[in-house]
Amino acid sequence: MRMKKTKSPDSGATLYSRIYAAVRKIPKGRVSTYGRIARLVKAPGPRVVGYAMAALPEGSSVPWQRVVNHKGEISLRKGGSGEIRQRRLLEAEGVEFKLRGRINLKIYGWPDP
DNA sequence: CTTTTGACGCGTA
DNA sequence: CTACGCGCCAAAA
Repeated sequence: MRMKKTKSPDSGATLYSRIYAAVRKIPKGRVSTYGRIARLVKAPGPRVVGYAMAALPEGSSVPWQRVVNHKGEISLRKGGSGEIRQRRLLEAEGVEFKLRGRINLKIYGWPDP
């Protein structure tokens, strides 16, 4: 990790750390969106959240799978087979998928109201 | 050092 | 519902 000194001094935690922490807070059987987390951690942009997820290694303690885009569907690079893997994990948690692999954020969206 | 791309969100048409 | 554009920042080339 690069300890780069950005002009935004955080309260000790780095931006990525906050993102990971927020994702960890997502309850089981729920999903959140990049923008939602971006605001929770005060990220400058939702892209940074997605980028942080992409940088996550497998086996990380971060349930990045619970993070979906504002459309309610799984987003990952190139729409490869990873999408299927994610979906399977979410279904195992109790998340129900609509057609086209979309999730009803109205129900599974987090945080609630 | 510069340029391009990217697990995005949202307003507006 | 789709389509287009803008904004935001970081990492890779």
